[in-house]
Amino acid sequence: MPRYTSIIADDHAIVRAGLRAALEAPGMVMPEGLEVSAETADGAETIAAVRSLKPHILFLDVQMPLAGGTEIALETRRWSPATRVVVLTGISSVGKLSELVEIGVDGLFSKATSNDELYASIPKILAGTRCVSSHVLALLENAPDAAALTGRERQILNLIALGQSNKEIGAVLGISAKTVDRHRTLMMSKLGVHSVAQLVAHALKQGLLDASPEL
Amino acid sequence: MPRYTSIIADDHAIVRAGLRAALEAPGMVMPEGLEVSAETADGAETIAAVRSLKPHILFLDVQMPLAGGTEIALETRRWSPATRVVVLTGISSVGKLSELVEIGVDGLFSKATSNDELYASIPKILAGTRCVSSHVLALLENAPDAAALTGRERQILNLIALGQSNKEIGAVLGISAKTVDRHRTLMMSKLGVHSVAQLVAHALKQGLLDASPEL
DNA sequence: GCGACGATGGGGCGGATCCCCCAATCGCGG
DNA sequence: CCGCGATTGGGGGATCCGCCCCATCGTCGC
Repeated sequence: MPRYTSIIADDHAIVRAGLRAALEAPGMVMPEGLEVSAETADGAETIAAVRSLKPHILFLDVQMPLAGGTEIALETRRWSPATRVVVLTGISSVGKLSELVEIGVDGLFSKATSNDELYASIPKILAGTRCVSSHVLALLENAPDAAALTGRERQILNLIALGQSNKEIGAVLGISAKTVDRHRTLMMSKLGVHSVAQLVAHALKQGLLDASPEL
Repeated sequence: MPRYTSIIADDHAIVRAGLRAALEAPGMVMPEGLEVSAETADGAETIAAVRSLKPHILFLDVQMPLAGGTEIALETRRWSPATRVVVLTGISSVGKLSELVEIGVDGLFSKATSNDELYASIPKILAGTRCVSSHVLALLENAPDAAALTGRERQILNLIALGQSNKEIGAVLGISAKTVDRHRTLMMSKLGVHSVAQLVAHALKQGLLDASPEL
């Protein structure tokens, strides 16, 4: 009967300690016990640890320096396909969350979820069932607008958030300023906003941008 | 020899567990031991607990539902002046951090700070010395522009980020749209940006806004 | 094939922005 | 007392935004 192995990846030492304390409580998670094989604090470190240890579970924070949660999840899929990826998040970024769901992470929990909910879910995840905390689920359902943006629109939204004008964006993308304006108008209509200010605020709060404000 | 008492206030269960595990390690923090008298998960709960328990230390997260970290710190000062307020933050919001420093919290740490640094600092804080983690200190020094905004400018910045036009803001504040425009121009010059989009992006990233994007 | 939709453009119009000029009042510190 | 900055307000002009109209291409799916 092999003990289950895991890696805890989070840039916050306190969070790592809390998760470790919850997981190592004997008998609480798995009868055989769940061993924390490593703790990592950034993206590169995490990917390296996953490649060498190939744990049963990777507990992963979305906001990590050096590599984002999305990238780590994809790398894990590549180098250790059997590893269950469980994402713990403290953010409300609908964009990133739905992105993670699309990638197909095995678990998605808010850091506010109780230990009981974790205890109940981990055995299911190890067995192959995908679990999403009710907390996160409610968030995803209350904002279906994020996925409504097309690729081009998202691209333009990033440039708008940088403060570029229609003309500048057109120059960068090699299209006319008028087309940029057209995309912008459609986007605002989709998102239900009526000005660039609202658009940028909405984009940043919902996490629709690629540029993650790291640290 | 009285045991020291404390309250842990954080909306994330995992963080509470991690901090509790670190604090209750016997002999690590204070020779007499540090008791965690209560855990609270929102602002109102925290203020109530502080008023009734009057602990030696309050460990406080900045981002809390129902009441912000700033408000809780002020209420604690009012109802239990002897309580040392130690703020743990995962954010880079220069605005809120400098606000907390002005209020005069007794400790200010990033959630990424090691347990060792905490262990070393807590006795000092109980003795009355203010401690700020090197992490946070570096952040405050690298962005002096936040404090450059006046009260009125900050107020207007909030409304701009909501997507209000100059005219609407003027109506809300009871001043002319032209004055709003003047403040906006000065602000943009101070922050080194050249459009509302950049202004909103900068404000949100630097955490200059009152409206905290809760959960 | 044929419609649906994304992406690409154009014309035009009202309003808002961005930035320059100007001035007045008030409070605070040297 | 006098300057300095915060706050208030106005005029004007170049530019850009916000939103209508219109059109042409592809690329999907049915």
